[in-house]
Amino acid sequence: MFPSVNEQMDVIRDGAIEVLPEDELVRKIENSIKNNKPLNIKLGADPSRPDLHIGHAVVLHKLRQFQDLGHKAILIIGDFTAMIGDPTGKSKTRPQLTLEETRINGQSYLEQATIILKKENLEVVYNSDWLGKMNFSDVIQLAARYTVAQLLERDDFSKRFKSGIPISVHELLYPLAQAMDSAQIKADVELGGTDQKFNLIVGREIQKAYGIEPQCIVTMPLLEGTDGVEKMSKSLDNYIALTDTPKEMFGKVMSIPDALITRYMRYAAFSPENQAVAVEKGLANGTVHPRNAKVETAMKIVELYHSKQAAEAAFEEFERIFKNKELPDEIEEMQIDNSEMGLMDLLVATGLAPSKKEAKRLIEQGGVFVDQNKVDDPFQKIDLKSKRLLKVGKRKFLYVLAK
RNA sequence: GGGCAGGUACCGAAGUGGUCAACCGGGGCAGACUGUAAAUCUGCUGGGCUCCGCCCUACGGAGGUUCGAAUCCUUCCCUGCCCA
Repeated sequence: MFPSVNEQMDVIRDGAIEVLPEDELVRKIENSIKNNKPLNIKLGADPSRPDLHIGHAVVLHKLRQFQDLGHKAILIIGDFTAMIGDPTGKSKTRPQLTLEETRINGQSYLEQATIILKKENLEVVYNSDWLGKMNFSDVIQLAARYTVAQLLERDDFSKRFKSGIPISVHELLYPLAQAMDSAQIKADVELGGTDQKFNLIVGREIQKAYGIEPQCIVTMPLLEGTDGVEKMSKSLDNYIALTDTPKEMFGKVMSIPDALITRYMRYAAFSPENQAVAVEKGLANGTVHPRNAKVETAMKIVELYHSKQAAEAAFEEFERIFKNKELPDEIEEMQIDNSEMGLMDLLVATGLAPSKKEAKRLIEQGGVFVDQNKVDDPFQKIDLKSKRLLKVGKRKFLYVLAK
């Protein structure tokens, strides 16, 4: 029923940064095979930001691999923790979500996650089910199992502590809450990004403290965003959403710096390692053109979430717009109340510019075209009795017409 | 509770009475170039107008001093450090 231990370990190690402790995992798998019992594979989901991107896909993909090996994926929707509102980092006080909102977000998270996960061998649980029931003495008991020094070992805590950036007490409790989840569902393995390593290890300790066999941990790399520097995240707006259209996906992949091509091959396109290595070498010695490698990767990614046809269409359109500087095949059309408007006002009215000042700047910098002709006078009147084509920057196209 | 240091635009960070819509860096946007929405270079980066100039809003909040305040005073809120 289950593949052999070696086969399983190969799959698990593939693409992972760390698998620890390995020997313990081998033992767990051996037992699983012997008793014909799947392992519980845990992945925590943060429903405060329910828009999944291909950075999340790295770890979801790993979870899917476990499913394919016959193990049981347990997706924990962290509705309780999201409800408290994670104040980590510099972000302003995050609006506190109600339980209801986190449930709705959780649902949307789930819908997106199942683009990658299969529905068989999948259990979805909400951590408010147990964390919400703990009373203060339960919390104290939990907190007593860990020390401040241990918590401050966490890199971001110690950095913040040293540089005098506030750490609220409840933030210190976060790893413990997450660890509680592991104890609750008796996780055998927990997956996470490398940034989660600390939390995952705390899970082991807390499980032991509650008399449960500790989980093994598998950490996956954090995928850099399209800017090539920061990790992919919605708040930095450097992400490629799982639900992005083929065109957007393709374009965004094309905008990553060349240096990231092989990383995206491995962790976004999930290309086989030997291919990634081949491209790596080719790029280094000049036999592979970076643009072609990027195009291929972009197409693979689009294909993963859409289809081969969609990928080809996206590629063709990209060529058309950016290489041949032609028009996209579909351009939105908008109706305007006035039959004539100043260009600046028109840009604001159509939402192509957020303010008149901004519109003026765009025009003066030569970024605005009407019917393919550059217009540099912000006060130029545009006659809208017939359909006109607006182009702002390289990527925004819109037809406008008076009602 | 006491002492000290801080709170400036999306972020970081200058600025200590007028020349400040506020240096600089990052980010973002636009342009040039290209191999792409890569890289590099250049410009722009609060809003409105009767638009080569004028007006409004903005330097934690609220008051005040002054012809004039991000800059001085009062008070409140917030953060860090040290002491208790």
